[in-house]
Amino acid sequence: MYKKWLSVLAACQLFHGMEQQDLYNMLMCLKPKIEKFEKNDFIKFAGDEFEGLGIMLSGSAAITKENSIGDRVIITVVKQGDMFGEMAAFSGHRKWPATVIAQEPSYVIFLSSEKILGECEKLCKSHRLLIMNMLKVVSNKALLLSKKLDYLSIKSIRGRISNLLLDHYNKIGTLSFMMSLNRNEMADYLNVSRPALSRELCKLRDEGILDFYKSSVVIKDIEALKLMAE
Amino acid sequence: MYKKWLSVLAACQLFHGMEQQDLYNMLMCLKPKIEKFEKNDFIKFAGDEFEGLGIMLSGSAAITKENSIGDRVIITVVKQGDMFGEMAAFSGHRKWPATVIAQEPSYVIFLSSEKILGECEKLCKSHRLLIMNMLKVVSNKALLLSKKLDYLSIKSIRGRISNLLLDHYNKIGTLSFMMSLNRNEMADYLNVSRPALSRELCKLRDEGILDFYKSSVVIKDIEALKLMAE
DNA sequence: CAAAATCGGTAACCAAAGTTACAAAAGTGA
DNA sequence: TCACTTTTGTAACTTTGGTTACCGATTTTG
Repeated sequence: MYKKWLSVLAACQLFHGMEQQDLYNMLMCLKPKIEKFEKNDFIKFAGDEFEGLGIMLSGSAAITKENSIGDRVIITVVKQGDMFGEMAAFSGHRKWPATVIAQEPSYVIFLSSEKILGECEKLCKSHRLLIMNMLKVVSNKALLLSKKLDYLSIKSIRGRISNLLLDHYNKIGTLSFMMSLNRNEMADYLNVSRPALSRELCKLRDEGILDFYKSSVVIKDIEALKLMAE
Repeated sequence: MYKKWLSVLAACQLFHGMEQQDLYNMLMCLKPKIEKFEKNDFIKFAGDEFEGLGIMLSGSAAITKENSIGDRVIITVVKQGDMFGEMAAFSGHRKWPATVIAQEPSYVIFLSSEKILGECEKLCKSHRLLIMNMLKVVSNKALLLSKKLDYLSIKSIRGRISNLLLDHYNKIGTLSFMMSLNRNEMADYLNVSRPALSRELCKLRDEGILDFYKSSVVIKDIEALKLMAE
């Protein structure tokens, strides 16, 4: 039953560093349940009792929230190997904070929070690794959110762009690099409108601070860019 | 050595649910080191090797970051019983992401990440609780950031206010309540300027949607408020 | 109790950025 | 190669919200 999905699970951050055999043994110990969903099925409904986090074995699903006027908004889409509910799993809240809807026929595996922490008698070394990975996943999620919050706390588009580019530069180390985002995605990430982003990028280019073509960027005056970054 | 601080630590989220005796035994097993700092001492410097998270035993410290032009900005202040570095602890990054500066004479205790997860032979039941608490702390941190991100993703002040108030209403259940924030703090949290917040609040009042006096708020037209919330 | 500090509301002004609409360029596919 | 789609830049116009400055009310403190 689990054999079929071993390779998908092995690629999941949560099981990073485990041998497939150890992973299999652990699954036999955790006994997570696997469920199948059809397109548009509600995998979880906001407010449902939370028993454990989910991992997409196949297919894809939309994590959605209802805003105050009742429209359903897609927050993100999870695909094969992606996890959902990992923040709620250990937060002490016992309810699903969002609604998850299958976008196509999908298989999902659910790991109970209790069992992840649980009193596995054998306390297999994989189990310890599982908990470490879990902590790592949640910590990285928090860092990611914190990073995004940094950007959104800056009020000017110029400041957001500068910080984004400088962060990239610091990560990559070269003044010339490719962004993995196109204009629309970048505007979305920085939470600004696409034309406004475009306008500002061109201003930076006209001032001789940047050069760019599509997704490739060259920082021409890094000191000036640092000044722009708030 | 640890005895003196047991009551402070017992009140810390990380040790929630532990008897002082168990806590003491665990400390003897974890052997965290306690350090003293004077006012303006650098407790940790961004980039320093990360060995473990810190808990303020006494005094207070500023978590600061340097922005691109080199100004040091206070992100938050930690006081007795507060933790810092909890996100970095298990993220896989081995460096301090921020600089921590003592604001007054302070004692700090450092718990090594490895030892928290470590192979405590006895695997005291408190140790398991410690890991659970750790997961809970980090998860809640992530949820908190996620919530704040929700607010900052809304572009209009009006939308941010409406969401904030509706969230409060949903939590409390009555249309009339006190906010724990004053205008300055609320403006800060919503990342808008204080006069602009004031202006918008008054507009909402003039339109008959709200009423307020200082920190107390009455929602007079909840349907209209929901409409405002984006 | 009086001076000083803090807090919140208000208004005028202005810069930043959203909106809309369109054009140009690049990529795609039959 | 030519139509079609997607991506990106641009411009005009409008709205939002930041800035600054000031005032009155309340609270704190010497």
